[in-house]
Amino acid sequence: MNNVFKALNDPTRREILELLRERDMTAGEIVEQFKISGPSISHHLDLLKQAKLVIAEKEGQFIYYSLNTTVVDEIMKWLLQIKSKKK
Amino acid sequence: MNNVFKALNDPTRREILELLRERDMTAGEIVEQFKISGPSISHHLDLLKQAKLVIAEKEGQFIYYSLNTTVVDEIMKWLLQIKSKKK
DNA sequence: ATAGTATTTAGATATTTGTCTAAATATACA
DNA sequence: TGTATATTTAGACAAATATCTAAATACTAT
Repeated sequence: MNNVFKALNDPTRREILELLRERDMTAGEIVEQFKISGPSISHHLDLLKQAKLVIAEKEGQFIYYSLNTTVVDEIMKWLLQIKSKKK
Repeated sequence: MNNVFKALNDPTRREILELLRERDMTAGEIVEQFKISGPSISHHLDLLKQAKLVIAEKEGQFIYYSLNTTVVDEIMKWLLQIKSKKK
């Protein structure tokens, strides 16, 4: 869960997730949406992958990234728990 | 929202929120629950306060901290949006 | 006033993080 | 085979973060 919070704690990474909500994209397509370098985006994608918020699938010379929202449930559960204050 | 994600991105701060779910506590009571120093906890409380996840109220020489979960809704909304994948 | 308790602020330091350029790897195709 | 394209890995660096000790502030009570 630590990894998920870490992954979410960056505006670029959150924006990547918002992009992938629309459709799966290759690393290159994602890079095009930002002003920062390819390697930096690659690093962000790696952190998202570690958190299991995205899945990477190789297709020929491209790597397609897609959302994996199952981990989001875990976070939502934690947040709900916090919201259910005792007193 | 950035501040909220930042505040949530630390195990100690998340644990503080979990404690405050049980009951309001003074800074000193919170410090007792951890092995790290008072000033460090004070710093964590400050970040939680900046994110508006907690509210501080002075009562005499004590400062009582309590949960404020309204901000959590914002995060949940964002997460739900991510979960509602288009395709 | 003075002393004691509660908490924060200041300043220092080690670690983590986000970014970059250059180089490496992998695939496609002529 | 050789070259172009897609992406990652490596290494460097500046900025941000978590922690500490020491000092400052604020309140209580003798």
